[in-house]
Amino acid sequence: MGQRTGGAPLNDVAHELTALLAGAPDVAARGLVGCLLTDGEVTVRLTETEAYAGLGEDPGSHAHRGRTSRNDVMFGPAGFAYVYFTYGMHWCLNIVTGPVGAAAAVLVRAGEVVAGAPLARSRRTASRHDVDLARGPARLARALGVDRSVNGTCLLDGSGPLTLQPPTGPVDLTLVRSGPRVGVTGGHDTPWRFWVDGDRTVSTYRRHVPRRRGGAEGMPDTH
DNA sequence: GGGCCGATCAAG
DNA sequence: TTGATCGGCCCA
Repeated sequence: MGQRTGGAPLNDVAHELTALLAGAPDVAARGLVGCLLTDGEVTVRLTETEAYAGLGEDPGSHAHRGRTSRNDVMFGPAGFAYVYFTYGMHWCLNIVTGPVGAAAAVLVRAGEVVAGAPLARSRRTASRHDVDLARGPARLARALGVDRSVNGTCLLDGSGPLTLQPPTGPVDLTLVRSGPRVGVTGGHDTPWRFWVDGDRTVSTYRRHVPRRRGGAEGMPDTH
């Protein structure tokens, strides 16, 4: 990377979202940083993403154990929204990647609200600062009004409530860092989390806590 | 049918 | 650090 003469590396694949999403999930996740996601009124600039592979290869993936009614959308074509409910109260948004049947996806973890802040605030009354409006997967989903109804809708052709768009300007790839994923039990050594270095809207990284009986491990770890 | 756990968030 | 809160998935 970075083999480019004169100036910072630019994200030259961002203009082809379809091609980007058709590829490997980690490549897609990196390329999605800087992209825009809008529900028509609220627009979020993605600052943090996380890649998940499909069957077998990735213990952290919802599709790891095989196809179920919940993860069904993951097995479909790229560019569709896979929305899941977790912790009894939160919705999270994924973008399906790869060929049909691959069941790979990118979790959208955080972003900056760049338009429609008033509506985003009304959806996220708990956040005291605008920087927190979409700082975290569930917060971002909430800011965009994402719930179960968004699951299975297309993000590329305007047929659904959400639309994904390329970055408005060049993305400085030297600022896009990668590291271990959040809350994933297996394969945490895989650096499949991508974020904009120094961006205040990036969620704080927490090493996976093995649950109870933890002991020494499990100290929150800010990067 | 029962029980456990989670790709989280916000408050103490 | 912990409680909230419930659907999915495994096992019986």
